[in-house]
Amino acid sequence: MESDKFEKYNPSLIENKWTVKWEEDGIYNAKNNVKGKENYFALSMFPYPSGNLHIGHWYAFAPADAHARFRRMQGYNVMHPQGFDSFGLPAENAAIENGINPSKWTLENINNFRKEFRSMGTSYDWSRELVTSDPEYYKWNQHFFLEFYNNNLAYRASGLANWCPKDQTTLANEQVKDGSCERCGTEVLKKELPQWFFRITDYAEELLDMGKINWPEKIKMMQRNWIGKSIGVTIKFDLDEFIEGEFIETFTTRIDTIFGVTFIVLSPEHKILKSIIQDEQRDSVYSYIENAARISEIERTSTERDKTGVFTGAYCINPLNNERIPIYVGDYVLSSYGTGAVMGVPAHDQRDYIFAEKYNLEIRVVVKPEENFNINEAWVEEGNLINSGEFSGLNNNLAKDTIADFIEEKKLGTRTITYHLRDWLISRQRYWGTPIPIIYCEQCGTVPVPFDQLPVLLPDNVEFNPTGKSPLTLNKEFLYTTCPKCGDEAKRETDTMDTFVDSSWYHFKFMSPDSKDVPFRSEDLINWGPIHQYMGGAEHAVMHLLYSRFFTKALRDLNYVNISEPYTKLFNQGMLIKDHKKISKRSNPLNPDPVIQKYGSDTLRSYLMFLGPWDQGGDWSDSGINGIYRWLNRVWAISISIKKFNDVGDQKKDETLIVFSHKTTKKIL
RNA sequence: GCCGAAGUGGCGGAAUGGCAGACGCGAAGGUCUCAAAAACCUUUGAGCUUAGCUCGUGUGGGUUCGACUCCCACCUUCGGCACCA
Repeated sequence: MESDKFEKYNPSLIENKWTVKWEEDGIYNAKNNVKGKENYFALSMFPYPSGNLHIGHWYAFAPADAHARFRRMQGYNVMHPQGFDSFGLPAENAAIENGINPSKWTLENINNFRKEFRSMGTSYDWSRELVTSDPEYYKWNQHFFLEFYNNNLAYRASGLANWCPKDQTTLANEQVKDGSCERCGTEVLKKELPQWFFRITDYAEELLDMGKINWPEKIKMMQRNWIGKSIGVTIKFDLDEFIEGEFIETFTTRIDTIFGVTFIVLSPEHKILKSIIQDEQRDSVYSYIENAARISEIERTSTERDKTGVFTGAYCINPLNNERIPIYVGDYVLSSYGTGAVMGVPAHDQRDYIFAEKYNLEIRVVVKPEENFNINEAWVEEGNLINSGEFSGLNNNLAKDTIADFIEEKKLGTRTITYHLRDWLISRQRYWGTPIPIIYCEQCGTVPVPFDQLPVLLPDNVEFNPTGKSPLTLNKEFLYTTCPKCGDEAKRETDTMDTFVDSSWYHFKFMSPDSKDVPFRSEDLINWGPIHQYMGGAEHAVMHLLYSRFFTKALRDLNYVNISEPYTKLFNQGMLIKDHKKISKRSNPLNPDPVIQKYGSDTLRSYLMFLGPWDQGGDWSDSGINGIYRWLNRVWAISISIKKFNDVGDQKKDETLIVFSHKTTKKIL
């Protein structure tokens, strides 16, 4: 031993010594190729630098680091990098509340995180570190945006968008949870605004194919549910009686029940609605529409709520049997799904049944239920068709195809696939994000910023006002520019990008950290891609993980990458619980610092690892950590005694061994 | 309502068809000490008529020589989705 100070287990002494040494020697800096070793890319979801690393970060990162070390011991050439997802609202809110510059605030936090990651004892390759708020990084966001724009994968559209009144910005559908903002919990409203979108729905079908990725079934299921594929038929109901040549399109997955349609319901926003309302119903329908607009989304989509509607006075024609069908308006029909119009088949759909009961509409059975079935609810099981013209007698499931064929043949409608997935709304009316590289010119219209003028820099010199409006809209230097096409005065887009854009391709940048002229070099992608093991929380199941898959596929189609899936294998850690409650910064905090001071980070790391299976989470117990500490002390004591034993010389060694062996034997006997 | 995961001592958990409760926490007793802390040793699922025996892995059935483990039904908890036509 160097000195007596190592006689007893002293974590801070050991840990400080080695973390400095690792850093100096760069032993965790991954080389692109090591002879005889297979490359292994182990990636943890990079953090938002929010202030301090709390215990939840430890539970996410320390076991992931242990995994990377394990792979190194197995002989892999491991890359385990770390970076910072440093754009986002907290920095901007800090600026508004405390007058701190967001970039300064962010950099301070990043420094703090770097320091704490080191004291965690992580084996990160810091030579590959990336920071998304760095122009060197976000210029590629802009580069990809332009590529998407040029290839019809990015577009601007006006429409009802999710609006968080607290964060003063629009949100993508995935970022609305139970009608509230996923970040701050404020109830989300609808607001009419022109917004930028990425055409993720073009990839809906491919995103559903998860056969080749080794992910938890749970996450795959959540993505499948989110994409929400429905196969059905869009069918036209004639409106000739009221407007010559017009019709209402409805989407249905139950075309087999087409002969049971006894009413049609339009969503209050349906574009044809206002032109078909009859004089007698004018007042009641208009007041219904106004009312519906006032009710919040959260209320309107609640399943608890009664189904309501009013008659429009108009009728349309069922093309299969030429019956005259009353048209209603009802707010349980969503304008954002399908065609915004539903054919009502009360006998075979529970919602339609309730609606029909309430408004005394005919309930016509067209699929024969079981003998003892009482018609006081919809019959949704299979059966043979009745009252269905030439299709009567067929099994209803088989009839779906027969009827669809008939409809397509007679040009009454078409087979259609509908998805729940919406295009990804990437516009944010915020400052601290990647500026969208678009210029609006009076003559030339929407003009993309030329590639060689990237990056469009986020201005540093900005003022924040308490209204929450983005300072970019008030910054003249940023706002006014010249049109790249005609040279006239023009205005810049002031929206910035959703931060999920940054995290959709960062894994590629880790592979090629120093490339300046291209986002990443193809030989680096071949060396490292796709990620062998990706580790992080399940809360990103339908946001980050879906966007990332979309981005990878889009970049593949634009010839930037040669893979279709970014993450071969995914692991979700569970949740760390304390006193039966989720540990959170606000309500149930647990600061790791005192623990590290008392026991050292190796104890904390080991404790978290031994809590139980990583994917199932675990219960934190203040006393439980003692056991691990005792164990590490014993490991230390044994290693010291071996060291001493080796120092005594061969003859003495033999004697000691014999004595020890006899002692042990006696003990066992 | 739909989809998914999980239910084992006082607690975290182990065992994937073969001695249930590894390992750890906590608790009790002991050693050391003037004393305490630390450390170390022993005990620790429940019950009984206690060298032993019986019961015991959410509940009820089943398969098997043998079930925490496989099958069926149900209950509870957690997570996700939810008027998706």
